[in-house]
Amino acid sequence: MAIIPIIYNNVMAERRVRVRFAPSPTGPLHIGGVRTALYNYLFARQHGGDFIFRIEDTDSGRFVPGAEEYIVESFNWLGVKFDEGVGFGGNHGPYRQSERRDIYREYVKVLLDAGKAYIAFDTPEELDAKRQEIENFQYDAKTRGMMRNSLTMPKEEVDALIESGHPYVVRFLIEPGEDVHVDDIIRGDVVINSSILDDKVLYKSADDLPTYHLANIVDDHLMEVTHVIRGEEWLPSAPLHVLLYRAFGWEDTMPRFAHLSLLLKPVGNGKLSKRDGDKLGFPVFPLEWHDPKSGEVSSGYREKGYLPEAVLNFLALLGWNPGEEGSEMLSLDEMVKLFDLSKCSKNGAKFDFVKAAWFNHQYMIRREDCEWAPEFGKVLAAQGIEATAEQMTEVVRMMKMKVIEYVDAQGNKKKRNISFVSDLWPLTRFFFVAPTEFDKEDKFVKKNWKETTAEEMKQFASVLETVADWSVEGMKAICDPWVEESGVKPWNAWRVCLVGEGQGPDMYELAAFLGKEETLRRMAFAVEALN
RNA sequence: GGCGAUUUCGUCUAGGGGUUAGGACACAUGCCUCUCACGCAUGGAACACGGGUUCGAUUCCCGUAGUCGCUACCA
Repeated sequence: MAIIPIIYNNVMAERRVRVRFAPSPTGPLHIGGVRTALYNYLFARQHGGDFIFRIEDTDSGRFVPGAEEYIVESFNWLGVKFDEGVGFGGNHGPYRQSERRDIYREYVKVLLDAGKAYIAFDTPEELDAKRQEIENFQYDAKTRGMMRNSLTMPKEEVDALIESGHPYVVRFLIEPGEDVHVDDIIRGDVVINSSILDDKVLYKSADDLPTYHLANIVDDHLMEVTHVIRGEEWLPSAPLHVLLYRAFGWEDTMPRFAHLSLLLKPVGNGKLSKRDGDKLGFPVFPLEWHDPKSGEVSSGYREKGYLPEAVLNFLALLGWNPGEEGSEMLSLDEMVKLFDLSKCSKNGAKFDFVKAAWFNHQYMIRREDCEWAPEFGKVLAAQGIEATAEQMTEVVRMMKMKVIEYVDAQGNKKKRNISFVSDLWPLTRFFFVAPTEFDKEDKFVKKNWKETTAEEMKQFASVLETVADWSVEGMKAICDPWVEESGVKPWNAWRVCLVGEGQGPDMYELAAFLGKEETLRRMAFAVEALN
């Protein structure tokens, strides 16, 4: 276990590195969230620290059933492991915020007793009315005096209201006119004046739950979190968090902050959204998600045929770069070694799904052939085909780096590398199913099937008939001399016979896989069909 | 509107007061080859704009513009 020194306000303190990923279970995990979690994970591993999984379910109104399970399954698939938290144990629990009400109540009281927070009775409707009435209304030092709260009302009335169960909120009392500094690992010193901050709601009596801000600070403190690595959307409220640490007297152990830039949509402007994925045909979620309310299905990386290590590699490099030239192929272990928060880019990164496909392709062709059986087996099974592990290994060996034709968003026919597990079927179909028809207009067929070809194929077939040892070597021994002698180059036409189009592996290898009988049968059929 | 962040090839980025501004993806061409790919080689392609500071600025400072985020009893 490594312990690195951490500097807090110029005081050196030795603390074990502890970071957390704390999603809210309000839907499927966004791919940007996956990246945030990954960076936390890399940082924790690099420093031999702990990676905590916390559920921030303080908004009872937005809870979505199944979301928490979805998040856990996503990280399972990706191979990102937590050390403690919901479902992982640990002695800083409970890790689900809805189970920590007693704790938050206690700390709300601390702030109230210290006069650093106050009780407010203004209803959402009243607040809306104020916003209508006053331009740029903000609940702060300038306006709190005209609102219904414990600062403006007599104590007896406040107590009576609370006693009667009247709903209220607790607001943080912000002293105006102070420059609050946030020391950010990525962005340096960020200064915001406290006057522009509003008296944030910390706690709602209606559901007896804190808001994000309070729960976050209390939990991070109690769970001894040393570094808060989160999205840039939190930067504007970071000064509020600093002020909260100060109000509690926890400044000396306040975590260091690192605010990550956001993931942007691939084309045009704006943040990456679910709609972009639908429109451009790439997933924005790790796993397929079935919305329990609308029944809507959103595609996932796993179901699209991505490999988890490719998703991780691609995501890691969106906003971080080790700065070395050469290969960008990085294993999780290598990323752990090289990762550096201070080298994370400050500007948002457009999501480039073409490069994501490239990464996947690279991981596809680097995988050991024999490791494909589980995924490939599923693809084949979906087509009603059974194959042995040996057959699948053999097919993958021959095919895994081939191309596939596809139609892009503009309707253009294009070719691309085999990039996804789901590409395996269209590319390997002919291994298992013989061509039943031929497209005579196909460029490859047209070019390689001439007047004399049928006759040549018949001759070639009769040569193949004589092959006793039906292996690549056995065929070569008989056929190569014949090719030399006759001057006939049979390969492309032979490919038409066995595959039906201009793709596939080495012809001898394919023939060896199909067997003598099937090879000759396909040749006879093609000669018949193409005449 | 206010506040904050940000701006290097089409995209992800490296770099940094004097560089032929580097790499990866994508694109194009060539080589290899029984197809397609893989691989290899080559090529086109960028410092948002305007002022300073300086012998010299893409790099430092100040503006402007664009972009992103926040501005809830959401996280």
